[in-house]
Amino acid sequence: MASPLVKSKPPVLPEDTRTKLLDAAGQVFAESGFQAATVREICACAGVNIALVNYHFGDKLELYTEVLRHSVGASGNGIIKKAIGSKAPPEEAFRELIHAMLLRVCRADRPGWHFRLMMHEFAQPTPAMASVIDETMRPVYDRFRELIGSMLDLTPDHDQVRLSTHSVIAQVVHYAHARHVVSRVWPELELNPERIAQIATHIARFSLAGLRQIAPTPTRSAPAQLNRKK
Amino acid sequence: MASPLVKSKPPVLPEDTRTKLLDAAGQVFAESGFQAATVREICACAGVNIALVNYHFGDKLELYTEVLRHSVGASGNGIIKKAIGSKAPPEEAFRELIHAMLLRVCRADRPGWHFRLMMHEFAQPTPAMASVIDETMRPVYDRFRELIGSMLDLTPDHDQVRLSTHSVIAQVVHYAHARHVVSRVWPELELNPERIAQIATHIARFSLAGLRQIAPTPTRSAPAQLNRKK
Amino acid sequence: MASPLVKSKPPVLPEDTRTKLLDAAGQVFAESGFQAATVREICACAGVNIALVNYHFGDKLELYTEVLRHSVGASGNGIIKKAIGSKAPPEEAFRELIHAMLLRVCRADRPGWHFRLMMHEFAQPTPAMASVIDETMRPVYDRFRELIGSMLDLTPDHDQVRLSTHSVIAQVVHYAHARHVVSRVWPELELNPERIAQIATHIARFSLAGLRQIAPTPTRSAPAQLNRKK
Amino acid sequence: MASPLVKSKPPVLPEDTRTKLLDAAGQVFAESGFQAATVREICACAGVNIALVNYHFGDKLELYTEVLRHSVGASGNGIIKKAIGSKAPPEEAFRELIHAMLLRVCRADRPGWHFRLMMHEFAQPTPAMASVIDETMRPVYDRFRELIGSMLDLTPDHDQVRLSTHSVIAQVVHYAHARHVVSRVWPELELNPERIAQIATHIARFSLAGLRQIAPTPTRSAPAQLNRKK
DNA sequence: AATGAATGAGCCTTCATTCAT
DNA sequence: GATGAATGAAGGCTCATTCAT
Repeated sequence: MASPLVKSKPPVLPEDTRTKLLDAAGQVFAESGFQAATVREICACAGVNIALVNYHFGDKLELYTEVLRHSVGASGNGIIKKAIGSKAPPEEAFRELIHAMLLRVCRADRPGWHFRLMMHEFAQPTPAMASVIDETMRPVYDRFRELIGSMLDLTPDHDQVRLSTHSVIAQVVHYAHARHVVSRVWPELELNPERIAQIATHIARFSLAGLRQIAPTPTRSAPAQLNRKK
Repeated sequence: MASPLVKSKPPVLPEDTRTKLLDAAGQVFAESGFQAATVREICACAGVNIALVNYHFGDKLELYTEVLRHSVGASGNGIIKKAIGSKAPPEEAFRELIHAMLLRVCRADRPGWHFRLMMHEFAQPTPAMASVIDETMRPVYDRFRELIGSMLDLTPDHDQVRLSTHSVIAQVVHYAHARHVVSRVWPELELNPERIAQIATHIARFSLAGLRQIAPTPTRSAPAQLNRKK
Repeated sequence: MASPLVKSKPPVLPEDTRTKLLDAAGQVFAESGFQAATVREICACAGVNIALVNYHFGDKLELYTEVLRHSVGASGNGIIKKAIGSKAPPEEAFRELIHAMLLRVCRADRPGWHFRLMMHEFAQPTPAMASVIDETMRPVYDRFRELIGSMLDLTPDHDQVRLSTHSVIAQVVHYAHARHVVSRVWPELELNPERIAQIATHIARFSLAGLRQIAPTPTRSAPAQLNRKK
Repeated sequence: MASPLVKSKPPVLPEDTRTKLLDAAGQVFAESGFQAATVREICACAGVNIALVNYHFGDKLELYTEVLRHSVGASGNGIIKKAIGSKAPPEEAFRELIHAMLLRVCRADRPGWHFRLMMHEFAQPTPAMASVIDETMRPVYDRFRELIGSMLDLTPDHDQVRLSTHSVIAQVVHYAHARHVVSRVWPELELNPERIAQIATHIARFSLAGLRQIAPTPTRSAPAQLNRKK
């Protein structure tokens, strides 16, 4: 190894411009959306020259796309991937996935950006929307359909499965999407980890009951008669 | 002919400039949100001179506020007011309200503007958000809490009531808010009146089952007496 | 006639912004070409706000196109149109046309812009070039071919006619195109009207001799034998 | 092997950076002119880092000047130098020089750069114009004056000599300068070597006839003794 | 009540150039 | 010599707004 005395730069603080830009852009885009955000604000926020977004990313849209791509793979996503891959029994996996998504959706820090960005995509899609959905939303959507399908003993393409999937995802996403409304009609609500866990539990319980209602017979034990899978 | 001296105003000019502007603005704001909409586009769409938004409304934000205020009272809202005031038994009123909201949320025509505008407020609140929520969202929210509270035999302020209310509203609003995602992951879905009725039925059924699950007394075995309060 | 006392605004000085912009743009574009000219400079030169080129013309290229279109019809062009339509015998019409073109090409004032603009088009064509050529250059070109064809007793499409036409036009255009070179290698040359007349006479005489050389026999008197028209 | 101590430079590195830059710059400048060309494009085209133009040449203008200086002496110029120095009789030398210039002016390849660059200088002079003219144009100009003076039996400073010189040079340069116009009004024209030779012949014949006409003695009847001076 | 013209600030982008290594 | 990153100025354009009529 090289001499540890000489030229020992701080090893964990490279914090290069590209990263600073991605960070600032993530924050600003998550706050204001693609259109309303200005590269000036982003650069000011990152403390770098305005011409650097052109140098590092080409233009505003590519910076945005990169922010999206980057935030998909952010560390916080591990929890979702893990929940998607869970081998637990359906109901348990179902609870896990809801909790993971809700955590992801409610955190305002780095890993929470992605869903906040998506909220803006919902209201005003950009050219990047399609890939965002495909890379971020669809895996969750498909896993939910799988789980719900198995619980209802229906194929993932069945109308009831899709509607139920929407019902579940809607409840989770709501806390990110409608957070301004929620915090106005229920100002006391504070989204700390305990609360989030509690809400996740509520959603899971509420939805599992809804699913059982939709399943013609009390599921699992007697998957017998009508409307069954294939 | 009317008296030529009194400068009798045209009694009911069916489309004066102010109205044309409000109409056009409603459409454009509902499409693009406050920020992304331009007064030029609105005026072009209304076929009036660009200086008139300033003359009639002061500035863009006041035009927007006026659009919101105006659209709250729009005729199409009758269906929601009626559903809110329904005297039917709770479960039936609950179904009615869900259907009314969903209809309102999914139609892109004139009376649907208001909710579309709110979708944009969610992603990017304007100074007008507070009053929008208070005038539009809270009545629905409070009525749902009332209904759910009565079904769960809990006060409207109880955590479980609030969480359940969010669960219900989230499912409805989802079809407006996430419509781009929905139409990507489920392209075949077409929101015609029949479909909307079917979705409303699903949400009501799904949610009522969830509510029964949440009710303090284990209702699984006896889903009968659901109306205990305190 | 209206009262000469009241409201007598200066009749010949409307000088509206559009015109001021066209004037300034003509000057700046003629000086620097399309690319190198900046709309900021044009607006500063016209003494108007920079946003007005967008308001009146849409964008820089349309302003440029308008300048070209405008300068084609400028008053100074009458002399060329007159020369093109001259009914004099070919040699005389030939002299007239050369003189008219040379005058047009050498004046730096308003009507001279057009050819100066074309010089820039030559070095660096813009999307407007095609129409510029068709509207400005081709009529002159075709008339020269006609005249030369009749003097050589050949069709206007004959190679010799085309080459000779180029030879003539080249000599005229040269004084505009290569003016910087000319004024460096011959600083004493001053392009006042007398000089221009003298140069025109030279070009005509020089070229008519060239044409006679190309015509197999001394033209006009004995248009007899070989290589004749049709 | 060479001595490992002396840091022997590579004797003739066929393509060092400086040369690569000069080459690329020549091409790009010839295409777009000084202003419109960007150093980025030049460096990309040369495959070198963008900072190297500053390192090697100081700035864009000095690179340009160097390109001009360099291209004057380019190998392809031999043909012109040879034509200038020709010891043939005036008419023959005249023909040679016209052909040499036309060749140089019409070819788009490496040795043709210099004249293409000059075309841009004509439309938009840079600070380098003066020296460009002096080094490139004036030798040709002076030689033409010499030849024409000797044919007209007048001093090179005589007005008629200068005007005639312009007439000749104009015809040659025209095919480079107005090439876009030419190719629009005469699309079939293709400037291959045979065509170029044919055009050169035309110009020479056309111009020699013009010169005879200009000569003080009425030469129409006796085109014989053309060599009177003073 | 309405208009066409005008304004100034701000947008994203790109340029030639220079810095630190 | 050579590099990648950084810089500040300027480019064309668009915005909400206001002026004079």
